[in-house]
Amino acid sequence: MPTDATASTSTAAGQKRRTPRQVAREANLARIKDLALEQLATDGAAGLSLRAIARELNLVSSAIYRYYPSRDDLVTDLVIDAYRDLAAALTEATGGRTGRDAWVEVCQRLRVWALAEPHRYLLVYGSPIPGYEAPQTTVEPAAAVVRALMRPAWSVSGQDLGGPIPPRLADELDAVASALGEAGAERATALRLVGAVAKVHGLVMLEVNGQFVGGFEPADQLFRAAVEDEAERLGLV
Amino acid sequence: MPTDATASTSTAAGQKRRTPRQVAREANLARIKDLALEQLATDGAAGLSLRAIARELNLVSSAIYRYYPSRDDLVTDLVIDAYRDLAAALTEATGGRTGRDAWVEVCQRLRVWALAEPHRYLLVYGSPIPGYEAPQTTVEPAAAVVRALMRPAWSVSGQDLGGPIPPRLADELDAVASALGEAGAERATALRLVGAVAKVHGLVMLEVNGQFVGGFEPADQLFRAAVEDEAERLGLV
DNA sequence: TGTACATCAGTGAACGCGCGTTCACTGATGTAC
DNA sequence: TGTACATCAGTGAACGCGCGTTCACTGATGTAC
Repeated sequence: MPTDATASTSTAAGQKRRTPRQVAREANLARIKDLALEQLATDGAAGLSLRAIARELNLVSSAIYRYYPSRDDLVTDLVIDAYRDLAAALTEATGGRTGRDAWVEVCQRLRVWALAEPHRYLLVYGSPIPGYEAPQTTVEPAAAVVRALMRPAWSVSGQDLGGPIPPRLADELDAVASALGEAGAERATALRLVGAVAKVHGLVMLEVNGQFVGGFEPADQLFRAAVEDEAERLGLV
Repeated sequence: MPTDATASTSTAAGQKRRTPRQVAREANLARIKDLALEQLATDGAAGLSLRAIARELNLVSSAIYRYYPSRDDLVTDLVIDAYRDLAAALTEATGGRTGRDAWVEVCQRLRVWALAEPHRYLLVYGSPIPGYEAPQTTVEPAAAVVRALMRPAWSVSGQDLGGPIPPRLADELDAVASALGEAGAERATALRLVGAVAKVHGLVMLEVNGQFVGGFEPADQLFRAAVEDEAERLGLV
């Protein structure tokens, strides 16, 4: 896929001309993903069906295989998209700033994103999909989310988050611990930081699962209070 | 079902004699549930299949309908069992005690139960099962868990948790808030209490989903620290 | 610009599998007299 | 204790539905000369 999505307005923009076929292909890929997301919302990840997508596209069921070699590849695409979108939202929320305010804002952005796209949030952070094993390709996008969420609190210790970070908070814990160790911080600090992230995800998960909230105001208050609390514990200013 | 499960040793215990048929029926019900729990662990709630259970019992598929009128009824039974077992474990952990220590212990008991039975925990607190709507029968068992978890912190305000409580923490929040209001406490206290419960469930959920923990020690430390922290915030002694 | 060849999106049929649920039935177990 | 009747666990066939994936194919679109 050497083409990109730029230059849609200018008619003779460059030599990267997309043929009608390529345009149609990209449009169909997008439609497939859209329909897959709809199914995700309706029937959950386990109910995602290639045949149903084909049906809704007025395609014969086998035609989907021109776009995805298997169901799991579709799922992987959706997973990566979700991580990327979320990471982008979080990064945008802080604009690289650090400290207490940035921390509060990035947490709230996470909550807003999750409430707006509950099925996508659950796809990556909810109960695992029975037959599906996430491939290596999802590791870096997942890590990007962790990095974006931790950055405001992280650089307080004067250390920047660089390099690849494993997606699971467990591995993350080790990475955080050792990096903080190099920076002269204590293991307790690492624990606290990971604890803060865990708490944020935990609160959001409960809310998204509908286990938690009737009206929005109490959850709003609760979330904000919890996040500010963590800010204090982390010593953010 | 007017019989019970007592008096298995004494031969002529009472007039409540169970016929061989009843004994066989109860045994089969238990086996069905066991196999269902196995499936839950393997394929998740969405993959729970009556036919597969029948197959493993060397029964013809339709025979299952002598025990459960539909798949959803089986699920409901599993849900209620899970709530009951969890509530019993939590109640046993405190023995009715209140205060800081009881709070810490009941939280840790919750975590231990969830880690020991992740699929059952996820069945009731994880992502909702696509086609399934929990019936009214599950309300009270779910409430019992909330009650057991909150009790150590609750009675500090000198108020006992009585009467039926709705299972969702949202409704719970209202119930808690109004009850605390009657007891002269502030809404902020209610928020804090519900926040504490949310945090506990959140941490456990992340850990159960495997999003969180590699080795057990850091999670152990983290969980304990978080729970003790909440105890302080709640003013428990 | 025109022609020959290559690409590749979409077709249609099929394989082999799964599922929940209904229905008329058989035959062993349980119960009332 | 023995007999007649009622209960009900389990049978086997069927209905109607779903799924992922493979395969040889057609025919429009794209490319090289």
